[in-house]
Amino acid sequence: MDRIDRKLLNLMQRDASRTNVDMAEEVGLSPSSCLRRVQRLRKSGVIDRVVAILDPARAGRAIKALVTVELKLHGEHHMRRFLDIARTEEVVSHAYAVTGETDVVLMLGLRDMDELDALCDRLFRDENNVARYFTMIVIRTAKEETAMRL
Amino acid sequence: MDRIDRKLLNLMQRDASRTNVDMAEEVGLSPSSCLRRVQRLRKSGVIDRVVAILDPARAGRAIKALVTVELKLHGEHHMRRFLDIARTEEVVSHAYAVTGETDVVLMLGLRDMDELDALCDRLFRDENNVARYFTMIVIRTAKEETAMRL
DNA sequence: AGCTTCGCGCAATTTTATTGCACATCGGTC
DNA sequence: GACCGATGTGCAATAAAATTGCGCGAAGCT
Repeated sequence: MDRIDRKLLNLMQRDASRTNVDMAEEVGLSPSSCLRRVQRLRKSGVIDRVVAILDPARAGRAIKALVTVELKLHGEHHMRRFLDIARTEEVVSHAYAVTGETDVVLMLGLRDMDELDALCDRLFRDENNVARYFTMIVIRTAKEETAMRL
Repeated sequence: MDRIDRKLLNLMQRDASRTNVDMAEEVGLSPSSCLRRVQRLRKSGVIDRVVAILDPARAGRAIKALVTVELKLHGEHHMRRFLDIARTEEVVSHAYAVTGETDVVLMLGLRDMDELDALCDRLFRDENNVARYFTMIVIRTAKEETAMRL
């Protein structure tokens, strides 16, 4: 993991659709050497996957919401059970168990408010061990970054 | 945007490193037709970008944290100012203005706790209009999905 | 120095992407 | 019902990229 590897990772985190030839030139390597590095970064697991990011608005998931959830029972077993239920929900994009005043934080990608309503009905009920929850609708997205600088 | 387009988007949201030939076969089109569809989806903006997702642990950003921030002054101008400051921070991966008991939610990707400490020093101070903030360290990531089903 | 390992570039080969083209389908029009 | 334009498709040719074998040189070790 030297300077060139980091350079490659930074490039690919921004735009992984560029050709290997193109990136090779940018980092100052021959295409074959560059390719072997990228393959190595893949196999090593540093590059987890390469994906297309859609525009939420154009893909019909215009509304984002964050929800903090407090559970009634806090044992590891109860936590896992709730997370397992939450993760299966299609509209739940992120689900975290966290420290602090709350137990779980979810991020949602929603088509409309009815979807939010329906989700709350399914997810935030007594049988699911939910004491209470706070919903925060995203008004503005100031930053949303999958990349991390290396 | 027909059934085949949706199929392609679903494929590419999972794995955008597959060859066009490969995907063409899966959706039942010739490579040329398939390619033209993908190009169209790109130009239309439905596909915003194609990126490499790194493994946070292997890339040295093992710690995630969520922070809710309450501002002192709530005008649009003040909100924008804080978000502009927050978004420039390298460790801030997501920054949202939200409704609810709090004004802003940030997601952080951190190397260690010192980075968190340093960020708090820079960001959550009186000059930046911050009344108070609550930090939630992510204990477990149950789900983290860039894809949305179509 | 001798040896091993590793990453590099070159060049040949295979695979893919890209483009021009003719054809089929669909809707709307006259 | 014939006509026409717009759209999407497959095929085939071409250009470009990915992939692989190979020999070389630098770095580390004995």
